[in-house]
Amino acid sequence: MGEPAGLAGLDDLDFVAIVGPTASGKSALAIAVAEAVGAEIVSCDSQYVYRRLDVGTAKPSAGELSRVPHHLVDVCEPTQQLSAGDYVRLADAAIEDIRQRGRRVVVAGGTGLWLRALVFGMIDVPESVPALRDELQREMDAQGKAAMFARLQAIDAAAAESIGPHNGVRILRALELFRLTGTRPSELWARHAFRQPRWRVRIFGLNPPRELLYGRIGERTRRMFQSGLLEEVNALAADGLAEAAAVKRAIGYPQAMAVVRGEMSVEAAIEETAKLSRHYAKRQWTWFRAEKSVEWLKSWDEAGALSEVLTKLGTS
RNA sequence: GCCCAGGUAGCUCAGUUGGUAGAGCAGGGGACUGAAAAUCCCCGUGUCGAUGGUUCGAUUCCGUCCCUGGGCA
Repeated sequence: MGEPAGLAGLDDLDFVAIVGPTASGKSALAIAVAEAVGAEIVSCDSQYVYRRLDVGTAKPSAGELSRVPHHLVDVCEPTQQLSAGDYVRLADAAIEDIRQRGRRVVVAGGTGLWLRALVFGMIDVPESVPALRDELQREMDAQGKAAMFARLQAIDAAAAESIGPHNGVRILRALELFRLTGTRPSELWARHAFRQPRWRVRIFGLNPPRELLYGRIGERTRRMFQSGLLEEVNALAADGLAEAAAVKRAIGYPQAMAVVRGEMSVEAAIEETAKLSRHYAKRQWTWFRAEKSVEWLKSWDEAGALSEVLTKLGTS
């Protein structure tokens, strides 16, 4: 009972989560924590789930993966799509399985929506129907974004207001949601509002100084291009996966692909990729900053952060 | 040494027929409910190289100087 009220110790938790921007060292910290408390790791990273996307996603190495069992890494093909809902179902199952075997759970990753969905659940709506989604997509292609936005405004002005007229992805989803449920999306969101936690958790945030992180992103990007990314991308292209959704979406892959095709210099690709990673890190900061339950760590080196986490959990 | 062309935001540059200036990129802030490494929104004052002069007023015109490219010797 040395912990302040509301801050549960390890034994009162379902899992501990470690979050942070890309290249902050959260994967390594998660492994260290897991080893220290006898835990297995459930990844919360929307790119680690894809097989064959290894070096460009900075996936933990085979050596690291063998030190501590990892779940939700390499669970689907780059051609497949894993939704936030799919993630929650898979992660739930993994967490239950691990706990049933008497081991602890560390959730680690930088995909903010997935973590939030895991902790609080998603709104309870029917699965997305691919045929409906395709139909809406075709309508948008034919009639334009503005027409779809006008349609959304007509059924749900509040949703339209918050999404904006240019955000095609979210306009389509909102339209789809309404078709599926007959309820205004903004109402569904307001009702749920990520209010009820489904698991007892504590979330620790790793937060290196920006300059340091940007430096690390630069070095890491260079290393990727120098050792393996281009070969990885070549192999993907050879198997007809150059256009796979996951490949086109993952930072660095389109750039590496352009190098392999002779359309971009390696230097330009490195620069472009590092820049996109910086932008991404910034978005992650924004997300996790807004997540009020994150307990930010003061240290950002692995040893310091590890002991800080263990102290907070009352295990040292 | 001489002749060109430049010196304007962190970078690349535009511009002001004289009324103290604006784009792209970089950077910063934000949103996010089954595509999330996705998708989208907002944010631009800087001795306009220095210094004299002309002028009510100069970053803009003129002189001198400094710096950077390129050319000629």
